[in-house]
Amino acid sequence: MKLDHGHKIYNQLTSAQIEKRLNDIGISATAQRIAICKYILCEADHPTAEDIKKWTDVNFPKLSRATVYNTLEVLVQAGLLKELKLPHTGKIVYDTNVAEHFHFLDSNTGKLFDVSPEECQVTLAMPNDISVQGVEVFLRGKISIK
Amino acid sequence: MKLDHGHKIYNQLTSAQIEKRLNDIGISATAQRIAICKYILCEADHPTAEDIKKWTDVNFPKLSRATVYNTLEVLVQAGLLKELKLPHTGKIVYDTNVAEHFHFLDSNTGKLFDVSPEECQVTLAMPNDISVQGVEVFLRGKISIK
DNA sequence: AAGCCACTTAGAATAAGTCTAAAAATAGCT
DNA sequence: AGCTATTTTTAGACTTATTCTAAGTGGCTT
Repeated sequence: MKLDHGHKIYNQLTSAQIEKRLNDIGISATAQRIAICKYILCEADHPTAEDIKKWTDVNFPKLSRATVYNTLEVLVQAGLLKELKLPHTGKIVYDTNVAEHFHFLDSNTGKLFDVSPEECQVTLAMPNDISVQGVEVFLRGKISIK
Repeated sequence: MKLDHGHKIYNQLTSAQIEKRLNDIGISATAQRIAICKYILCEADHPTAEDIKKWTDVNFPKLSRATVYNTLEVLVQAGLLKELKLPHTGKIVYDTNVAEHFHFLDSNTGKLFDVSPEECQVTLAMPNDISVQGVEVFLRGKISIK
């Protein structure tokens, strides 16, 4: 579980790089979409649609709420993002980590961390006639300060 | 995992029994609360607040939406119910099973089933400075028809 | 009987997300 | 380049679930 969220500062992408990534997955790279991706991929950490809207209000004025939602849908469909509904708030956040993983919520700070499948293993012993296709795990707890 | 939801037909409670249960946990048993409990404990299966409101509209007219929400809060506080926010819809449902357990969603029918800790075991290998206090598991899949 | 307090009521307010219809941008053809 | 079709974006209205508010009700207590 990576504790520092600052790693995104090493993840700066140019607009051209983002444009290429979008084109590669068959998404036409409009100015609005590039801006939103820049925020999601390089700055934000598990942002909500509202977080993104607030950022664009400052950094890309006139971009409408609908465009935020449309773009997020496009990105999720294309597999660039994963949508995650938080059990504690019911809010939807977007995750750039599209590999299989779970989540840990620090109840002190409200911060969300990714948990790898090595750190959290689920063993199922379900009846034969049940086929499980998806497993979501949400952990809550505290990080002790040393 | 209990597949039949019809077991609640064996769980009929009289108003007097519900009244006693409420009093036992320190909740004053008003007519509205008894009615709501009757539905939740004897008829419903993972109902939403709206399900309850619809039921009272028919069976206990004039009961207001706020009373539904207030009552649910009181019952959750008292430990008679567990609140559960569903990852797929984001809706809150109420569970009369207050023992530790997880959930399985049948993606064919949208029905929700309880999964016991024996059927689903979670093994954690988290860093030392993380203390996990709560584990939620949500499974999705299909039930094969024989 | 008067006052008190918990509970309930109807409806307004809020918040997150979706929808709509029109305008703007873009892409494809000739 | 010019014309047309398609895609994307926009502002704002709408929806849905939940919470809030302020007034009303009803049963105890003294």
